Amino acid sequence: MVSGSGTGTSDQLHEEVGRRLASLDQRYTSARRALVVVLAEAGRPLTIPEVLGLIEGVPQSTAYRNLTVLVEAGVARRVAGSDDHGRFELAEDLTGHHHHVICTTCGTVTDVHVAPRLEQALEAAAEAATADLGFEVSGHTIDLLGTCCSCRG
Amino acid sequence: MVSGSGTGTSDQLHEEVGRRLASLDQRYTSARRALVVVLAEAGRPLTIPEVLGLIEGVPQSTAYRNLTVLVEAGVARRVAGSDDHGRFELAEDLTGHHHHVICTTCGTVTDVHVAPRLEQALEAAAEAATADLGFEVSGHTIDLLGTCCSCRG
DNA sequence: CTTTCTGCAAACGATTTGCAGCAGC
DNA sequence: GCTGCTGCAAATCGTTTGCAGAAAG
Repeated sequence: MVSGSGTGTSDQLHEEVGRRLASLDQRYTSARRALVVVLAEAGRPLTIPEVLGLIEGVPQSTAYRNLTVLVEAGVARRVAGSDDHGRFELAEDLTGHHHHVICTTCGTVTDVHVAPRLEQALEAAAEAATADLGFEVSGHTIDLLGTCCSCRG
Repeated sequence: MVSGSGTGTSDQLHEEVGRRLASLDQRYTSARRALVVVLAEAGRPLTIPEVLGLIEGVPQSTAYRNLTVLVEAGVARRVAGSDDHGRFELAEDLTGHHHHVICTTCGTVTDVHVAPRLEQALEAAAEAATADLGFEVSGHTIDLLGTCCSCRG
């Protein structure tokens, strides 16, 4: 998140987003603000159809274009779901490090947090496993696959 | 892998693939065999363009169609890369459990294996983290992100 | 022989883009 | 007021599909 471990206020979030856009000579327009609000409130990666369903008066093309801009500005991230639609979420330095739980039946993605010790163990193992490949690890992703409660009898 | 912890011979692989296809009333044709060979030899997830570049005389549509069939037969798996192309690899019960190292610059995906202890720790943590969501975990994916040796100075 | 597969070309659907007018700063 | 953004509609690109002939069992 923007600072410390708290959630940060909505104002802090928007200020930071505005700053990152400004550094790319981009403006923080109402459409972009709406996208950030929706992503922040969802708390999980959203598909474009989901985003469009949650915002009024923003056409697809603008949503696509601005999500791309937000990604370039380091404000958002594109994550690959199990289905055909791309998904978007706020960048981890705005929301905190987390992972995803993916339902293999309905494709829904939910955020989940894991113990810091495990994260550290994983990072150490990652370094060890890739050292001989000459690969420089900068981050990781963990997806848990399974069936969500709605998709079980 | 097919049995035990060894690599298994190529013959064993093809026999098993043929068996799985047969159980769906599907035939093990030369195009399908070529796809399995390419995926097995690559040892990492391949995009369709990559696959087509490695096989002679197989048109796109056949590749797409047969990769879909192989996925349905449990012989192959589709993995989401960081770029726009879908990637395919052999199923884990044929190749062994592994994870992916993804270069965020060129998008290349490489296989990597991590220590069993860590896998177990992760599985335990996954159960714990999702129990309260009513989510039934059936598997996991770990992607290590970074820069490959070719993409660094 | 019967059923499934192949190759082609046309169809599809998600995402991108050109352009004329509107809006941030 | 200059520069960048929006909305529309057309274009693009990966992927899927219908169909007639070839091939597997």
